[in-house]
Amino acid sequence: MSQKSLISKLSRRERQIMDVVYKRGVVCAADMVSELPDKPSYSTVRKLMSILESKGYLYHEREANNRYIYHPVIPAAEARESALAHLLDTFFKGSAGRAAIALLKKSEADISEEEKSKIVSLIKESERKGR
Amino acid sequence: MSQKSLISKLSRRERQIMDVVYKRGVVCAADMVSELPDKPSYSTVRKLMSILESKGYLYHEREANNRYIYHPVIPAAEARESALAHLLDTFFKGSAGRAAIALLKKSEADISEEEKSKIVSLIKESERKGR
DNA sequence: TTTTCTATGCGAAATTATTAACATGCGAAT
DNA sequence: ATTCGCATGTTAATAATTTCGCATAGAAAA
Repeated sequence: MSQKSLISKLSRRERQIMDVVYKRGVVCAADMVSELPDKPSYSTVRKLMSILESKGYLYHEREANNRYIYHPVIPAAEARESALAHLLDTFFKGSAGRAAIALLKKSEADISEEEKSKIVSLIKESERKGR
Repeated sequence: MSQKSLISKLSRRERQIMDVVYKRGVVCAADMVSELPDKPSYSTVRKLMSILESKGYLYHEREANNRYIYHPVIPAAEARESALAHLLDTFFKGSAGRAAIALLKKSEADISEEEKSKIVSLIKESERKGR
């Protein structure tokens, strides 16, 4: 529920910023600048991040050099779940199975052996439970 | 690339609308109203959809009753791919495997037998190619 | 201590998004 | 033909976002 509202409540720039935050885990304003489309100024980015902080989506700590380092308030795992749920709902009729198939079909999928066996064992496990 | 720019260029309301369009495939303004958070007025929704049309994201046809019925310009399959790619990039270090595993682990996954065997066969297929 | 360098905080302008009232047009029913 | 109902187009005000310059503060170097 949190990401449903997150995704739908954020403005364009705010969303771009949160995406980078989740991609990198943690980030300072200076690093954010170059990650954003149309590269806004450092000042602009700081302002946006402080707005996100005041809205409760980010918090910061001070680094040794006095710089602010920002973290997401909603943990990555939770945001990821919600983003997945939203994607399923929008593009896969809510079906995890359809989505998984689409992923595996991607030509660039490049899934490791380890991942493959994990996937197979998850399937087997669910078959056991399912019957 | 199209969705990367789509996702990152759209405003909040525009994105909400495009999500609904992709979820439903096709939609008229009247139906859109009730799908949006905070239920804007019919007039507002029509305006927004006409903006999306002028920006090249939607086009419309006339229904028998003279109503406009809107379609996405970027086909669902393409938008889906891009949305997936963006999600992988943001939350799964670009790895389709990690994402697939996360999907299968979802407790509400509820994957059909047919899907399961499809998944397994896709895995097997990739093993064949991979070696 | 004074300067300098690098950080953040603040304020306000410029742009963009959002909203909805009102106008208009078209077809069907009277 | 006129009216009514329902559709879209237009316009303009309001609200929110986005932008960045300038002020300020603190730590380190001189």
